[in-house]
Formats: sequence, C-alpha cells, structure tokens
Amino acid sequence: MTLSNAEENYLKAIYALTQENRERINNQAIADRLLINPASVTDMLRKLDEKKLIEYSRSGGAHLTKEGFKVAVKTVRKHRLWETFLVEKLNFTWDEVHDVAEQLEHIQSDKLLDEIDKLLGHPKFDPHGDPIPDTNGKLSRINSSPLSEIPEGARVKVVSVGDNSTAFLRYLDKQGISLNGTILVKEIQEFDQSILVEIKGKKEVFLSAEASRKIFVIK
Amino acid sequence: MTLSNAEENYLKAIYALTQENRERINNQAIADRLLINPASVTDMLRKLDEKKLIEYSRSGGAHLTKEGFKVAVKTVRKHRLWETFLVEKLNFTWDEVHDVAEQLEHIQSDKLLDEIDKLLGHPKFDPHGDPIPDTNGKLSRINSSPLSEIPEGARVKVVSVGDNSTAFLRYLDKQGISLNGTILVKEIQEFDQSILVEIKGKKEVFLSAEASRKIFVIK
DNA sequence: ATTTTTTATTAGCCAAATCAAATTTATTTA
DNA sequence: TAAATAAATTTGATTTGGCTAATAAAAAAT
Repeated sequence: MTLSNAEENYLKAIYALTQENRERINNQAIADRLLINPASVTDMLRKLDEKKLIEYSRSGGAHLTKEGFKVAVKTVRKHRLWETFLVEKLNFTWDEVHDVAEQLEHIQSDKLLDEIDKLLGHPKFDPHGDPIPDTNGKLSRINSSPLSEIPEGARVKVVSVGDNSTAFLRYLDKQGISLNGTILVKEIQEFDQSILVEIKGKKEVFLSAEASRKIFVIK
Repeated sequence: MTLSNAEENYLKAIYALTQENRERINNQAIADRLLINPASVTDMLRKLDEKKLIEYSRSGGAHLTKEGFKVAVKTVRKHRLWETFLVEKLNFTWDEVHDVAEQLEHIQSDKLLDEIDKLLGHPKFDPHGDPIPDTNGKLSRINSSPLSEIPEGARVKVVSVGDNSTAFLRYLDKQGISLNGTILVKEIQEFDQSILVEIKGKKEVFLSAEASRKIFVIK
C-alpha cells in the first residue's frame, strides 16, 4: 500500500511529536506543525486510524502503530539522507536543503534509497546533526547539551542545531558557527544569559540566550 | 507559478506528440498516452488553455505556447537527467529508471537540476539514447536509422532505442544488445523481415522485424 | 461546582483530478 | 447526401485534502 504525501506528512509529524515526548499528541499540535486547520486534522487522523497506521481517540490523542512507525521513520530517513546527499554531493548549504528534501522524501523507490545511502557511506547524521534512523528506526545518540548550559571557560564542539530554519542557519553561518566547529565559552552575561564565545579560536561574538539554547555541543 | 504533476504530465505528453509530428494533437491521443479518460482530457486542456500553456480548440487540437513549451521541455530535461544520474551514479540498469524518473521529474528546484547536470558533465543523451534537451529546449540530433533498414553485411553501432519499456529493454539485455554496442547484420529473412545479427562480434541471434524497427543505429 | 477557556468535532462547502454514461459534433463511407 | 462511425463534450459522481463557522466536549480556573 503506498501512501499519499499528505498521509506521510501526518505520520512524520506524529513521529516528531512523539520524539519530543509530549504526554499527549493532540490535534492542535499536529495542526500547528503542518500549518493545517484542526478540523482537517480530525478527518485525517480518523483515516489513518482506519488504515491502522495510528491509534486515535479524542481522549488519548494519536499514537503510531508499528506499521505507522515504519512509514514515519522511513520518511524521516529519506528526508535526512537526501539532505546529506544534497550537501555532500551537490554543493548545497545546510540552509538550502530543507524544502527540496521535503519533496524528495516522498519519492517511492527502495533501490534509490539504498543506493543513496551506500553512495554516502551509510551516514549516521545529517547536515544539521540530526540522526538518520537506520532501517529499523534506530537512532544514533550523542549525549549533547545546549550551549546555554556550558560553563564559562569550557571548549566544546558543535554537534547539532535545534532549529533548521533558513533564518537561524544563515545567522549561524554569519557568526562562523558550523557543525563540528569549536566554541569556547568566554563569558556568560548574568542579566540576560547571552554569552560571549570564541569561534574556531578566532572571532569573538555574542550569542543570545535564545540562540545558545538551539546549539548543541559536546566536550 | 508552479504547476501540478498532472499539468506537467499533460504538457509533456503534448510535447512528445508534437515531436512525433502528428498533424493534429487530439484528445484521444493524449488520453491514450496518459491512460486517462478522454472526458478528463477535455477539462484539463481547457484549463491549460486558460493558463496560456497551450492553445486548444476542438478543431485544431492542442498546441504548446512558448510558455507551455518551456515547462514541457524542462520536465523532459529533468526526466532524462535523472535517468542518466540513476544509471551513472546509482547503479540502476536502463530498464529500472523510468518509474523513478517519472517521480523525480516533478521535483521543483533549479539548483538541484543544475547540480545534477554538472555532476554528470552536462550529458547530451540519456541511458536510452534519447537526447537531453538543453535549457533552451534544443536537442542534440544523431542521424540514426532503424536497424530494420540496414542492409546485409553492414556493421553498425546502437545509438538509441525506440521503446523504453521494461519488457523490451530486458529483452535487449538478454540478447546482449546495449547502447554503443556493435551489431553486424548477417542475414535478412525475406519472408518475415526478421534478421540474423552478430552482437559485439560474438553471439549470433535472430531479431524480429518488430524489434529491429525499435533499435536505432549509425554506421 | 460553576463558569470560562481551550480543544475537538460537525456540518457544509471548495478545488483538483479523475471517472462513466449520455449526448453532441465531425468525419467517413456507402 | 444520408447513414454510420469516431471523436469530443456534457452531465453528474467520486476521491482526496483542504477550508470556515458553529457546536460540543473537556480541562482549567474561579
């Protein structure tokens, strides 16, 4: 059974909300994420329930079944592999990949997916540092912390970003912050929690608390 | 203005029929090609006419406008570049590429298209020997002839095939016939026009007249 | 324990792209 | 030229995935 793009997008949204471990995956949350009217969500959730891709009830919200989980994970896997491909092989920058990957993730071809994966050497993380699920849906984990929690004086490495929007990624580029780059925390401003950092041993810049919460790093 | 897959497919079909220089591109021909009901074609042709992508009238049939031509050609270009990519970079065989390329041709991203083209070295022909339109819609031409018109004794090179169906392409594989391969015409059977050929200086096989009309060759 | 607020659902509607069946218009052919 | 055939169109329906506005139900606050 091959699903529509819309169905795959709903499953992906439910998967993402599950990952963020919300107590309850409700109608509104899905609507917000997909920029869709809650009334439409009701209909689709019912349809997905009928197709046994989710279990849905008004009280309990939506939960992926084993089958739905498989579809969702595969879609995410495709999205992230395509993003990696675009950056690694086609000279895309990390802020250019999202929209194209949103389209490419719906292409149906197992061989295509396998070959892209092979060509890339079975990558575990995408250009934003997000883990690429393996074929069983297993995710590689890195025990990272938001930059906002790093004490003064510590030198850390960027491993992922918590916001893949063009605006944020371009901002990071401008600051010289990139995946695997080094950041030295020089000074935390008490009054607003903004931080002064040294990027790659060179430039010194101020980062807002907001930004520092979206940059994940390890020692 | 970005068009739906359906719209792009209609334009592509009209383009293809134009290439085959039919006197008149009628409803039925489009319906046959897209496996769609003629009643549906009427509606869509009207819509495309309204959008100034074609000029359509009951008497005159359908003709691409400059704008419609651009869209059609770009779609064909995408299709053939993707086919080439799949074969050259992802280990697909020429009989595996069509269905995937039918999906990929609708991905909207100029950068993606340009980068794939660059990665492949700006190829002029796809894995079936069909020309890849350049950005202006210009096609490279090879003055080939169907194998059915080659006289006994001639040694020729395969440059394209006139049927991209899985069945036909697999049949050619089985016979050892591939793009750029050499064929020596040994004997033309008078009664049914089937031909005995020598493939790549080795194997001898019989080809039906039917098949020989779909294999295009040059001296 | 009510009232208020938030969330979900219903009802009715729309657009895109298709279909089948009936009808109209064109084209052949007798 | 009239009848027969072929092609195109109309009509009315369907499916998919949306929408808005009104209502119902649940949760939170008073």
